[in-house]
Amino acid sequence: MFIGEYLHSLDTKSRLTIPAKFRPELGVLPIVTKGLDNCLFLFPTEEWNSIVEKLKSLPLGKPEVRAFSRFFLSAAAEAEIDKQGRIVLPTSLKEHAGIDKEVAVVGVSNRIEIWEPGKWQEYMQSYSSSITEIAEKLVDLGI
Amino acid sequence: MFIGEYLHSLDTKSRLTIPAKFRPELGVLPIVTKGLDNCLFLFPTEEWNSIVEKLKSLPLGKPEVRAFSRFFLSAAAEAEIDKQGRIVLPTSLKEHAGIDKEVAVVGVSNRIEIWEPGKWQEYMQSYSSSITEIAEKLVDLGI
DNA sequence: ATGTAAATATTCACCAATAAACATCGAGCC
DNA sequence: GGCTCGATGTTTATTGGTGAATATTTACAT
Repeated sequence: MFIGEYLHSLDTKSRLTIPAKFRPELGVLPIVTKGLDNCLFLFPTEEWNSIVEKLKSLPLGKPEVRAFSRFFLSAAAEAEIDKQGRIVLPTSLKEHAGIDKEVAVVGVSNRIEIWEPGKWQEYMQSYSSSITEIAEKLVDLGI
Repeated sequence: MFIGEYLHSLDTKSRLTIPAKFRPELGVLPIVTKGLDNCLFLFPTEEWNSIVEKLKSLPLGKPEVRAFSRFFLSAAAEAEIDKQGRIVLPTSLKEHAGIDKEVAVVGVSNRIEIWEPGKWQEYMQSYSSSITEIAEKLVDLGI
């Protein structure tokens, strides 16, 4: 399970050092693609495969299914991890996420998310009020 | 069951010695994360797992649920207890709780809470005068 | 009260992770 | 052939995490 938040920087060649804590579970050939809310998703190979399988099982007749599959699959790229633990971020994905030099790398259970730090902070703040509400509800449920 | 209150200090590397009374029940790989009221939560592995299970059972379609997962998981960190009974407090969590050098470590049944001592004192004082009224409300809840 | 052991605080030293700079290689172009 | 550019690989310095040793305090038993 991926958890935690790390602030890393890209080198001049758009390479990102993956946090060492994530590497063992991520494997050597993860997949990076566009994510929701203007971030990037990074999956271990097996996780990626199971998601693609689920997509295949959806009815191709529905326009939304076709749209989402195209969004998700056309943007995907193999992100081989080199000996120093780095991956290259393709330019198109950098643009989608608004990434320049710094990124926030976030573990969210079965995936890793890559955010432009400002957007990440903004996103968290925009939900901060509802988060306390949800947290209180969860506490009521016995957590 | 965790009970009691301890005042401990961090070393220069942000390490906190866990009260010896807590260690046997806490296990060697607890999870620390953001808590409510500007404190930190420290859970034994099993407690953490059951909370994550409850989170997974929530409907993923709702944006607030996604936001809460991100909030809860990104703030979490494995807090491995070393041979001397210490854990490292990540900088982001220290900031969330306003912790500098001293902390109050508090046992609350199935979890441990970590407070900045001033906030802890303030919190207890703010409720101490009305504790009899609160107790009456609890009576309504069946206690 | 005093000695003993356990728990906690503090300091130092070392190693791994990261950032940044630099080097190498190959493909395409002039 | 020589040049440029992009991709990939290597090296080094710095930072931060990790471990060990010692000092100090506290708790307990005699």
